[in-house]
Amino acid sequence: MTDSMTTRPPGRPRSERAEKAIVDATLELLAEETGVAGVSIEAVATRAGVGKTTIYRRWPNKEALIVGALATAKAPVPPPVGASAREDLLMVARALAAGRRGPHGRCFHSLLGSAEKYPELFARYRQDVIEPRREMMRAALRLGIERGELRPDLDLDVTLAMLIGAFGMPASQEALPPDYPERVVDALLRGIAL
Amino acid sequence: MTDSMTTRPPGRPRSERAEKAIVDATLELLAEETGVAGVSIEAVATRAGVGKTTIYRRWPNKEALIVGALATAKAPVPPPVGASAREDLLMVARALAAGRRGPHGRCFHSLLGSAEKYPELFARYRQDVIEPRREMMRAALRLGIERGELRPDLDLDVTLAMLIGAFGMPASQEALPPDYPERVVDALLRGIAL
Amino acid sequence: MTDSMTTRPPGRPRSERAEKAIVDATLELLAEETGVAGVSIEAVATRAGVGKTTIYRRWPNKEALIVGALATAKAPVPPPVGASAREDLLMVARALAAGRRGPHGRCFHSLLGSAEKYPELFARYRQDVIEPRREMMRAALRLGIERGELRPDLDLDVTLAMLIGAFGMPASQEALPPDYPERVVDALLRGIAL
Amino acid sequence: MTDSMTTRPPGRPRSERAEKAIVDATLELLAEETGVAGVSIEAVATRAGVGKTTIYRRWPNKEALIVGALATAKAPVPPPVGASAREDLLMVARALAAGRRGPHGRCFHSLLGSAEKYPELFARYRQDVIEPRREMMRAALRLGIERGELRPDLDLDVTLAMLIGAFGMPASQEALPPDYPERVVDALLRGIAL
DNA sequence: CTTTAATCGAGACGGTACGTCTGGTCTTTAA
DNA sequence: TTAAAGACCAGACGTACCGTCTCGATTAAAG
Repeated sequence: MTDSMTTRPPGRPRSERAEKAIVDATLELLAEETGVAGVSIEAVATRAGVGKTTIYRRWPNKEALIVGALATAKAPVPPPVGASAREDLLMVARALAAGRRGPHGRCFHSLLGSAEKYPELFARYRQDVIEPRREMMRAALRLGIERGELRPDLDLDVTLAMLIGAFGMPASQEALPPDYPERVVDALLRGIAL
Repeated sequence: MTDSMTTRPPGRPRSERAEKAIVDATLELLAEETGVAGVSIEAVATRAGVGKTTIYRRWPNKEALIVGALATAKAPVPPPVGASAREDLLMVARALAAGRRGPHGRCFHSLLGSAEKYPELFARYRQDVIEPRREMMRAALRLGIERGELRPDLDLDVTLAMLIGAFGMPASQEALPPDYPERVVDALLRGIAL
Repeated sequence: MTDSMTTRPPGRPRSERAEKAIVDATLELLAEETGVAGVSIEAVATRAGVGKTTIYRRWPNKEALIVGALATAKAPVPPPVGASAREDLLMVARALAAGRRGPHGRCFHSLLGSAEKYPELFARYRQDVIEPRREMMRAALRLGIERGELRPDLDLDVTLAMLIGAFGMPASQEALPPDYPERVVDALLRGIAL
Repeated sequence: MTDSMTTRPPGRPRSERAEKAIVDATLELLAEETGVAGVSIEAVATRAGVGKTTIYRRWPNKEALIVGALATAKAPVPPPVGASAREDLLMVARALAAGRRGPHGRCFHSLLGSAEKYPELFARYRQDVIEPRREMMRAALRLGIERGELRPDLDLDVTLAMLIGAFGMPASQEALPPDYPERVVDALLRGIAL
């Protein structure tokens, strides 16, 4: 019953508008520029229409800002509910193909490049953003096994790695052909041995 | 007159020691630091024990230096000569697993992160370093088809992407289990459908 | 009808405690820190235990605050009651020499420097602080004329300017020799022409 | 051996062009803007087309830059060659009255205000700019004594202080009446005692 | 006793400028 | 001609204050 938990601190409360604008600007720059090094506090402040002080009041330095912004950006992951394992996997594959161009895709490579210098930054990104997506895909594979559509002795981690990797690696630049997701899912399902 | 081709240019000859030190320092920094942006001419000069001028006399700018350094580092690609398609693919897979930790593995992610800002740098890296390796793997797959060990309707590009991607994506940091290459090759060969 | 001039405006009246604390803190900082530059509104607010708003409600900016604080501190001006004109002028000269080191003397030049930016502030400082002192000195001169000790055709303004200026200009830093006031008064009285 | 003193230090020499551009930009801003407060290092750098580093390499801070720029601008001091002591003093007085409005006059009080914070800077300004002028005036007084026009027991320093101070103090703002120089010189010559 | 209105403290806001640092390029002298 | 040193322009860094703007809490007078 004590109101201690709802007690406001004195002074003007921090602006949520400003906070959101800062986070958004950070993510945009992270996606547009060359990795973490390409994000400058001054650019963030300008784009967010915010004073530098307002950023430094919340995060002590650039690294902390980026970590915070990425943690905020974790989108909710939709569950797999297709009619068949192939359907589910195709949905996943199409999402991966689409994501290559979105802000996350851009951020991802930037962060990969910066991972060595800012390890905890990347670790946190993986935990908050990557893992939930992987878990969703894992769920799709498990569902396929339960339905009797996929091998019960399936190597989940490896399958996941191949599925995701097929979209991350091949070039990182040029557009994928529209049937690429199908081709990946089919190759994955059938195998390549005669 | 016969020595016209061996005529030394006037003045002090360029130091080969300096050149090698510069290239080595560049590759080290590329592996250690945050992508291309983390490699600064000043850092290279300091680490190589060389004046900045000495670098700029040889390469016109940072980008050219990095391209040149990487081109120097491209190792010769061994041909596939295993007893079977599985053997060949395993060799490839093991090479990929091993390469993850080497300087190339480190450089690769750095370059991926910087690809957007320095497109021709990445294009050249792909042409000089990546493509030869991919071509070698493609050859292994073609050999398997000829031998009747792999499906003739194999989707080469997708298979390659899955194979390579399986080693590039999963984590980018932690060590892979020692049997990971086998697991990847087996999953690839068998497929996952029941 | 009679209370119309004493009618209080609605709302909470301004705190005299706060006003005094602000003025005191300002004068303390002026004395402790590096002149006007060392006085910041934020420091004043902190030391006075007062919100910045409470300061800005009373003075429009930093210079106004300092001027106001100094105006508050204006000491009462003693009347000239010496036995002779020379005595009176000497007293004045000694007061000027002594004042060079006090808080007013320390701030005077800074205020002069700010005068360009905030003319009416300086005007007010002159009216409230400088002019009364000048008037006192003028009175001393007039008394001397009445007594027949000084020329009746004396140029009051110029004499005043020379007397005061002799203490303001010469160096602004180093201590004056102890007999300086006498020398000034004597030179002023005698003139320099042979 | 003669060139031992002219041995250049290694490295690129400092650009005289840059130095001049900086000083010019500073003086321009001083004249255009609101005194010293209107001069910012960043504005100077922009107007001079120069990096901030190039400024800070030469002057440690803003005040030093302004002092230095003014010192550069010191006009040559004309010698006293009037027909009489009164003529010489009048010339000096008129120069003082005129100088009140020039860039030096406008900055002088601001610099006095900064003197507390950067004593050696002001010392240098005094040495380079003020002292030569004082010396010139002293010479005029000595010449008057030699000619038998001024008292031989004249108190030079005090006379100088009164003369100069009469123009610095009285108001710092409003224009002086045109006959002010005459009045000052006459009061100085005659003295005020009956 | 309640309303109303201006005050209080605290502190966040968008800015400007500071003085420092690092980066890629240019310009010297000495070897 | 080369190596080394160091200056050049540019611009981000993190800090300090500026003068303004909310807040919730307070203090009187008026209803």
